[in-house]
Amino acid sequence: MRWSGDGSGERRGYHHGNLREALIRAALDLIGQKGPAGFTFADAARMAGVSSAAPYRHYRDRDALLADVARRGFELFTAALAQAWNEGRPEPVKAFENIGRAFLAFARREPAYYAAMFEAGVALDSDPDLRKAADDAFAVLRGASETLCAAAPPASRPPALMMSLHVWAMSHGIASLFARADAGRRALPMSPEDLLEAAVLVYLQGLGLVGGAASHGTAPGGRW
Amino acid sequence: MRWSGDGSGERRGYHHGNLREALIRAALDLIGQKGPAGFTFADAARMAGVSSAAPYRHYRDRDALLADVARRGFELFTAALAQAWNEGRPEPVKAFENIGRAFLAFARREPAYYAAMFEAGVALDSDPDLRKAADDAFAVLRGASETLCAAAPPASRPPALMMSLHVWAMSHGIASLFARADAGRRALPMSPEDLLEAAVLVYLQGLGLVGGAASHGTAPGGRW
DNA sequence: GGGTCATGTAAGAGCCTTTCACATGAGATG
DNA sequence: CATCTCATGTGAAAGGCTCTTACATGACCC
Repeated sequence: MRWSGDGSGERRGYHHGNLREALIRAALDLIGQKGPAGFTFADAARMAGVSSAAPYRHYRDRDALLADVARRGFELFTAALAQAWNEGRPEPVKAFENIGRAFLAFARREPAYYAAMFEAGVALDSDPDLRKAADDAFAVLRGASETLCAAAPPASRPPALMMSLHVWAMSHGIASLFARADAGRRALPMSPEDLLEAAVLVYLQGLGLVGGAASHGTAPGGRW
Repeated sequence: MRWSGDGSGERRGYHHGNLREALIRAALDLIGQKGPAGFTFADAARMAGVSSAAPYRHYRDRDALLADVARRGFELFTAALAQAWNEGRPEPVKAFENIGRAFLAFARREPAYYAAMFEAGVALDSDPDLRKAADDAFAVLRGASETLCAAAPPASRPPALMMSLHVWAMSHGIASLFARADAGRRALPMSPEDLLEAAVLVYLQGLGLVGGAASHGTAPGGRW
């Protein structure tokens, strides 16, 4: 297998050499520009410099390419969340908040991946690898929740799965409503990051996992 | 203006008589079946029994129809949330939870409206009426939050706007991740409704707006 | 050096969006 | 009642997209 080499979409002869990767890059470009609905297979082929039939040698159809983008997105997402969590260091609650920050940072930094993962209507079960990639990403948050819950006395220990579902949903809700390029959906009194951090702190306080006054000072305006 | 009459998509002569409404109904049908991406203008026209050019007499393009569906959806949504809140009766915290339940109920009962409102990529600013309808819906939740916050002693009174943004995001996160037909995205240990109710209770507890043990018993399994 | 097969192309069927010139008939007007 | 007008519908067509099929190319293996 010969590589296209310089990383651009250029080709050298009759065979592209690395069409699969070129299609992924093109898809990310196009989804980033026009959203997952605006992205077309034909456009991606044009951008890669091949005929509109060529992509079908690598993907069954348009949705299969989208699913592959989503899968790769979840893999990067998993890595980003895991790095933010950093096995709970330096301190579990702080590391937990870092996951939230990383969640939003990913949605903002990689809107095309995020859209393919959460907003393109790709069925997670369309591909076992995609399902696994999505589960792995969630598992990072779930593991972190388990660490935090384990620190609580057994009598008042909240269920870690529920906690991770809550934080996952809150993070996605804030990301999709307030942190996307199509934003301006609603004016915010604070950054999405601060909004999420405040939500997580209030929530952890509700569970009794952090102390009363939560005097972090990271969110502007004192307590909130 | 003669009505199509019986409420079905039937027409009587050369002129449809009520094409606008028929298109909306067709769009809801089609979005419900195939998602907002699968819905086509041509299909809606066929379903209404007119040529594929006819819809352009009523909507500038496909997106304009989608935006109108979203606007009507927000109006129904506002009514549903307001009814659930019922001006804080019989009891503010209980009524607040009812809003959450109504949010998810709407997403489940009207998946086509919900998709047009939140997942079709319709820009809220594409139409001032749409923007207003969306703002009105949020205002219900905001008003409820203000009522709850006002009950707290001023020293520890949380900002109502932040609170309403949190609950809005959490509700949408749970609805879009767990309560949709395209669901099965992740197996849940409880219903989306119970998941949201638990989240809201924990959150309110974190804000100090409900007492310690939240012994409601509405969510199965005791405290959680 | 030759064969094989993955990977590319060209052409085309069928669908969708959008536009344009033209047709129809419902309601206003005299 | 006769007529006029204009909102609303039709048919045809341009252009784009998805996906298929038959054929072309050349990378890699022997």
